[in-house]
Amino acid sequence: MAYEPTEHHPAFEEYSEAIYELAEDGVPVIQARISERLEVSRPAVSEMVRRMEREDLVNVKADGEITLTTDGKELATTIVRRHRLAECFLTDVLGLNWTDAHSEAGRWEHVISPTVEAAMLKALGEPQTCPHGNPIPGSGYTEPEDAVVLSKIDAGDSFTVVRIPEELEWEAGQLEFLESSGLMPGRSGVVLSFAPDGTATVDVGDNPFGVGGPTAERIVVTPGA
Amino acid sequence: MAYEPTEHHPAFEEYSEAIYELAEDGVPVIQARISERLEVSRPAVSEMVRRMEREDLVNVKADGEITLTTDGKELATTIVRRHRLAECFLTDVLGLNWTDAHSEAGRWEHVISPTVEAAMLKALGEPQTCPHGNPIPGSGYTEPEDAVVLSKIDAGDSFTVVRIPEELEWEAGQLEFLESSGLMPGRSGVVLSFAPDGTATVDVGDNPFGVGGPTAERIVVTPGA
DNA sequence: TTCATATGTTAGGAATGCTTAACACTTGAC
DNA sequence: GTCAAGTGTTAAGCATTCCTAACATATGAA
Repeated sequence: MAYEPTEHHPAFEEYSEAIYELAEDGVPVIQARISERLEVSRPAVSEMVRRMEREDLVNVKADGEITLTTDGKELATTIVRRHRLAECFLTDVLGLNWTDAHSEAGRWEHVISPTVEAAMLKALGEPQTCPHGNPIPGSGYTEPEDAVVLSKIDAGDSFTVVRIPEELEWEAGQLEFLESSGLMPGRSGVVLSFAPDGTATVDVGDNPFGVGGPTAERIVVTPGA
Repeated sequence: MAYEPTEHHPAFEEYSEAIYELAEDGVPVIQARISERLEVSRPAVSEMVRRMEREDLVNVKADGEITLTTDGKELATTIVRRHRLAECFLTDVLGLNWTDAHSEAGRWEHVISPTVEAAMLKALGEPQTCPHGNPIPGSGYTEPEDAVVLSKIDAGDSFTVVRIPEELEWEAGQLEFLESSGLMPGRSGVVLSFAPDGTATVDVGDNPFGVGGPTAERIVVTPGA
């Protein structure tokens, strides 16, 4: 590996992770998207991408699309793996809620060593996804083949939550809302109706509640209970 | 608190911690000692001390002695507390050895939030010291009144290990040696002899082994088994 | 076609935290 | 008393990572 994480440029780690997750969420990986996800200025991203290209962590295509090199992918999966493992650990072992676990893991991902990673993996029984259902790289997890986004479920049909994509985790209040509503991986529910603007009304056991269109288009579910 | 750790200047945290631990170890707190402990140049310390003075984290006496202000002490105890709590957690819950736990905790101390701190404290049953016996600030721990350094025990007398000061934890190989030798808090042994250079030969159950003079002058024990 | 929006880059600047080189001061040993 | 060792400071510089202002270019809609 060309880039040694022991030198820990936290920025390289953060950018690699963002690129990995944008691709995972199906968002076109261009500088503007990274700028939004990381909440830094476009010039900052421009400079950083140039430096990461120089360090052979990313390649920039002619149309501006950014892809991770082998080294970049290794760095990204390491960070994402540690992030999601930390989320498992923080919720399962230390009892944190989703929101706290997510923001905490955003710092932990940069300080976890291979030794601790291995110890956590063992302590948790080798989980395959984070608490929000996103796959832990290297765990061998594969998403169910019939997975679709919530907005694709017909009104009246039931569904089972598969995962809350990383994209939604960054929206303020989103994780709190989803966790307190019970819209979490493994839980089943029914789509009661769709409003013209795409808002879905769902019932997962307690009181029915509305899920905004953009959110419903991102939450991944399988049809059926 | 004037200094908000959310702004996390890792350097302020690191320097405050070093100052706190130097004082704890009975080492005169001057720039040269900080420079050695943190392995940074003297000009770097000079500049940092000036900045910490400006931020009202430390005071510098006329003779050059550095003391923590109220804010500085609050920051330092927070970091030291998190460091030692993390060490407990890493050894007890994740099964790391002393050496790994110490270096890992050196990074964890900067990313642990109050929420996680509280959760760890609860999960561990409110420990009063770190695995090396150093007090966790705020735990209410008080060292036994008859505590002395190992070199003060007479040859032939028994002793019980109280703590391995932070100073020794930074010496390469020291923690590995002490842990594998069984010279750890709570363990009892006998001082077999002293060499003219101060080296102590001790027996804590397995094979007798020698402890260098400077080390024996720092390890804190109580007389008796 | 023209104009607004989106995207990326250049230029200049700032904060943080470190380095080496050089110098000044104190203090204890001889 | 002198000299070496220890201590602190100034000066200049560098890497990292961000910022704003300004500009260039593309692209889609009216």
